[in-house]
Amino acid sequence: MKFKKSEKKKKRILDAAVKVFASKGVDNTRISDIAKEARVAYGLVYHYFKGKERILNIIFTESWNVFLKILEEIMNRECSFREKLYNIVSFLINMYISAPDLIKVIIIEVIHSNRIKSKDYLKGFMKSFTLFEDGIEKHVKNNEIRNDINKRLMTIMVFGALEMIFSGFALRGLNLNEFESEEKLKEEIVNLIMQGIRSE
Amino acid sequence: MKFKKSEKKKKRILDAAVKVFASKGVDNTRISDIAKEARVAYGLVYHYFKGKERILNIIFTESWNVFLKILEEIMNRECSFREKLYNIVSFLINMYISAPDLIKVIIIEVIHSNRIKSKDYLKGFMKSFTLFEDGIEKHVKNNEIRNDINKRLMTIMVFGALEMIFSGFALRGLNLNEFESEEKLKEEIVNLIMQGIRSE
Amino acid sequence: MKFKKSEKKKKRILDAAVKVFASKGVDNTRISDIAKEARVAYGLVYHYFKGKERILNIIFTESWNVFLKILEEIMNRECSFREKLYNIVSFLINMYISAPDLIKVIIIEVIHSNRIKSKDYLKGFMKSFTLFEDGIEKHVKNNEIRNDINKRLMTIMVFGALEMIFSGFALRGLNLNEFESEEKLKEEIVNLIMQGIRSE
Amino acid sequence: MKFKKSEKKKKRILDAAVKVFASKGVDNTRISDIAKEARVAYGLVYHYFKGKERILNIIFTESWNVFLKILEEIMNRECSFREKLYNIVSFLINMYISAPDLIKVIIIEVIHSNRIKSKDYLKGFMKSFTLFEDGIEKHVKNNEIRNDINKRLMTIMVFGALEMIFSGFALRGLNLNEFESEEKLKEEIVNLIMQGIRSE
DNA sequence: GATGAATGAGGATTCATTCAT
DNA sequence: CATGAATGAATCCTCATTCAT
Repeated sequence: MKFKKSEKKKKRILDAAVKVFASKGVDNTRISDIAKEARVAYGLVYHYFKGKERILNIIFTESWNVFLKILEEIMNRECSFREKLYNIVSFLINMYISAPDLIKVIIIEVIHSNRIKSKDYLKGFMKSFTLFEDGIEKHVKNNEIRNDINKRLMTIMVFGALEMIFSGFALRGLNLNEFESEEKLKEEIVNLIMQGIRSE
Repeated sequence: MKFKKSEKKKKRILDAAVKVFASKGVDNTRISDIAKEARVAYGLVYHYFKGKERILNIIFTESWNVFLKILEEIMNRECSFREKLYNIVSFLINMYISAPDLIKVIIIEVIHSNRIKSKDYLKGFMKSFTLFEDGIEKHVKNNEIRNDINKRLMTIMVFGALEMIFSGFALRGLNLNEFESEEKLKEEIVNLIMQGIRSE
Repeated sequence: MKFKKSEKKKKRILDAAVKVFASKGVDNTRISDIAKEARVAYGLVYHYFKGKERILNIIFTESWNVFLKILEEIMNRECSFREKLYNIVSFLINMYISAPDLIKVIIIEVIHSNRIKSKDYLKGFMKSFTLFEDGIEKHVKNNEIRNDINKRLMTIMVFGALEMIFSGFALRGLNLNEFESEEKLKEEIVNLIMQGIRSE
Repeated sequence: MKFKKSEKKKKRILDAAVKVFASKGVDNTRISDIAKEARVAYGLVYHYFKGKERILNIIFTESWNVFLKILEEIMNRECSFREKLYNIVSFLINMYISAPDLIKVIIIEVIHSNRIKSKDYLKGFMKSFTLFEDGIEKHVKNNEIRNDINKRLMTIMVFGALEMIFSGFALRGLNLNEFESEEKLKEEIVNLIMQGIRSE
């Protein structure tokens, strides 16, 4: 057995939390909602976790660390920036497809909530900005990216654009089917970021 | 007297709500927090409004309707798309400078919360997407904007980019001073949207 | 003018109170409900009355005193007991037809509520029992009524029977139309009380 | 152990509710009054029941269903109507003697309050009318009961007479000691219903 | 007299958290 | 480990009552 039975229940609680957090928001989630979803007694939630916020923290941190690792790895590859961008976009969209609730919790309940102000979250989040921002430099040098660009601003806008796409999926009924294909969507996103909207 | 005394207090409660909502989030705001901030008895809040959510609704709707009106007016002007974009960006940044708490409440507590799912909010929000999206068409026709663009996606990304800038200000300590000047910031935003990041 | 303008408003408030008390019960009636029904400011209710309970008290006492006077007068007539009974029943049914809400308030909110325990109400109510009870005596003497009867019990049962009829109208959808005619109804009530149900 | 400990506490809360409801009325009972009477934390009341009204509903329904069962059983016996009536009266009076608070709550807080309008209660209550009414038929046929009787009216009056007796006990200081004996009381009630008050 | 803005006590209700079993 | 009964702090919300206009 890969996990002890107890570890399995712990996992079940975390998964339940993601699901419930995504559907009603952390602030409107009661511990008992999580317990019910996980089919355990609510006392057990306290066995494993200190409380709601601690659960959220674990959910975010574990996932975000994975993302940071991937992001770092991508940025260190030897390839064009366009390719890197494509890979990042691709990773995120695939991620969303396989775990939409998780993405939603991360975006809505952490990144776009007051919680992001807390050191716990802010540091990790800003790390992604920095990784992206720093990775731009060499592509400016080799002339793939404009040299008059404000890297910070550009990073913010890219992340914002991506985030509005995901929150569109999660909150506003935006649907993958509206696009020709996943591939097409990924390409278009990359194009818009690389080339902007103007006709040349 | 411009307003009746009672109207003034109503206004004071709304203003207080914006301030408190911005600083601790709607879900963590007690009616008594609003009342304290407005220096009225909490009973008075109920005298004028049904409750917290109703207050939020009024705050959002009133402001958003102003934005929609401006947006529509801008999109109908006879000028280049770049100019329109500049005007929108400019309006929003000026708005943020003069009323950062209001913008924060609108973005964090409505647009990026589960509340946006409710008909009350979603309709108004999507209206802005539609106005922007529809305004693109003629600029595609006159060749200012690429004709292979996915207008919906582009709209989402533009709004997302802008929104991440504002939430950066509001939540993550991003500061206007990081940029040379407001004007410069506005120009760079427009440039990034129009031209993208690649070197030409 | 029979009433001063102010007296008229006072009356309007009382009438409104009867209506609202009847429809939602005294305990669930807010002063503002009465004021709204009377189309006056709720502050005015306090001008004229101390509060809800005082209003109820006035409503009950005024009407009940009328009933007591009639009852006394009827019991003092020189006629058969059957005739007296008929007149009482007739008076009450006519009363109900012309002012159902008033009857309902008196029965439900006073006679059949804990309020009847209070001296304010109990004395007046018991007076009617006594009047009826005392009036029986001479009819026992002249052999119209059984002499082995428990007058107190009989009084209770008669009033109870009548009261269940009225509460049937008021609460349980009993309808005058279920009976051939008002006259027939009155006759049947009197018959049941006089002769009981058995076949002779 | 006959009941689990938790079941015992649930029962204790219900019993406490009956007591408090009887003494101050449902509308003037605070949840905390019930909790105090039951010697539990008020939170526990919510653990088991949704609120005051739900408790009342359970109290009424459970008791009333017992009454309905008994009533049905009595009406189906092979005996005279007088005997049936005696058994019903007897059951109710015994019930009142052993659980006066319960009877009071049922009569005052349900049957004679606006609550009886709600489907929840009305259906059960009317069932008793129907059972009684329907049971009359065969006794009319075998000539024990007058055939010119309005069965509905007669049922209403009988229940009303009984109910005024119980509310007399509960609210107006009527006392069993006023009557020679319980047996005598039961007999007199039956007599009054069967024969009426007139001398023959 | 008449109004309704303003207040805050009172009580309902929720739910995180503890703890005995 | 696991359960869910039990607690009560925290907060919501209502509405009687006062009072300035």
